[in-house]
Amino acid sequence: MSPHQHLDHAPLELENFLPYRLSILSNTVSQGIANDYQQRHDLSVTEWRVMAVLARFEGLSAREVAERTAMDKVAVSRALARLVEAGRVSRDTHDGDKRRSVLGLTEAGWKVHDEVAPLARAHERELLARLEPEEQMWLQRILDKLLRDRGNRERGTGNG
Amino acid sequence: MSPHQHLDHAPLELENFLPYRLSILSNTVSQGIANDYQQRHDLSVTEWRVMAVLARFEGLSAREVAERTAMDKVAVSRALARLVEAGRVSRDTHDGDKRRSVLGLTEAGWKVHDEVAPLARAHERELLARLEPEEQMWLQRILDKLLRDRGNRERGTGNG
DNA sequence: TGCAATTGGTTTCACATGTAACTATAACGC
DNA sequence: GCGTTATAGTTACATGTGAAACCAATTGCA
Repeated sequence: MSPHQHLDHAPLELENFLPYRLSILSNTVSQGIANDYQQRHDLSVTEWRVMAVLARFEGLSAREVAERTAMDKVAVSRALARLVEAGRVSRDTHDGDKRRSVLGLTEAGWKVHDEVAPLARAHERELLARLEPEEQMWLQRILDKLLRDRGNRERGTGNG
Repeated sequence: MSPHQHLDHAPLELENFLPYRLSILSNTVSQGIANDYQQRHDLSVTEWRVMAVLARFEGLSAREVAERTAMDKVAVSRALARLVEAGRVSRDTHDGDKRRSVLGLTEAGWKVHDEVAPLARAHERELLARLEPEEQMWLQRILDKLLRDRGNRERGTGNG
């Protein structure tokens, strides 16, 4: 209540707190993409990430997908269940290791991919367009740095 | 499977896709803080945000807290329920408008705040310490720009 | 071989979260 | 005043999610 408290307790200014700002920005951006495109394809963000990885690396196992998407294996398992059910991803059993699955996009999967990917890219472009070229460069550099080793050690989940 | 597909379909490189990178970074950072400190206080991120705001602005209503934390009113309502239950936040009824609540930190609330706030700040410092002063400056500037109007229009939730 | 430890993947449980519906109070129009 | 509309906040429902337990196949190793 009294201003003297404020000095003593040194409250955090949320709007200037970097983790908070990153969270807001990330959620805003992800929401924007999810709303516009993935919802109309009945495609969650986790599912989209799985598809994006399988578009580049055919024949991965679920674990490898998990590594490349930075999601945990449970999330991947669930995403795959839906994607296979929807006929967007094919799942075979690895020759010589019956535990492993061998994953890939189906025709239908590629079709969805080819619609969503450009839209995702467009969103990214719009975001970057709000920055000067100089700022874009710095942002890349800064993210590279901050993601360098962290990105491996810990897990990033949820939205994006 | 065939490389020609890759050219045709132009798959997204997730690890270079800005929204994805932001999501990973945000989640990594938030997780770091949540793990280290807020868990041991039995304090969720949403609860912490509410407390941080109430530390700066005594006597807010729940709606005002929601505005300042960029959370929706349901999330705030739930966070407040737990905080009041835990004796960390006091809730009175506004004189002259019985709908409004008048919120503030209790003694116990301040105690938690005064332990968590410095640790949150320490995390932020550690993060920034990985950047050159020049990069820190650009990051601030870039976030300012990207958060400028978006921050109001859309809602950012969850983690931070 | 044969059994313990590991690994790929799924299921279960508890809990967080968003949307929509709902209650209660207040403001507005007449 | 009185009905309509708006606002503060909570509850209900459906869904997403992580941690841990779990099953099945494989590897390591005696």
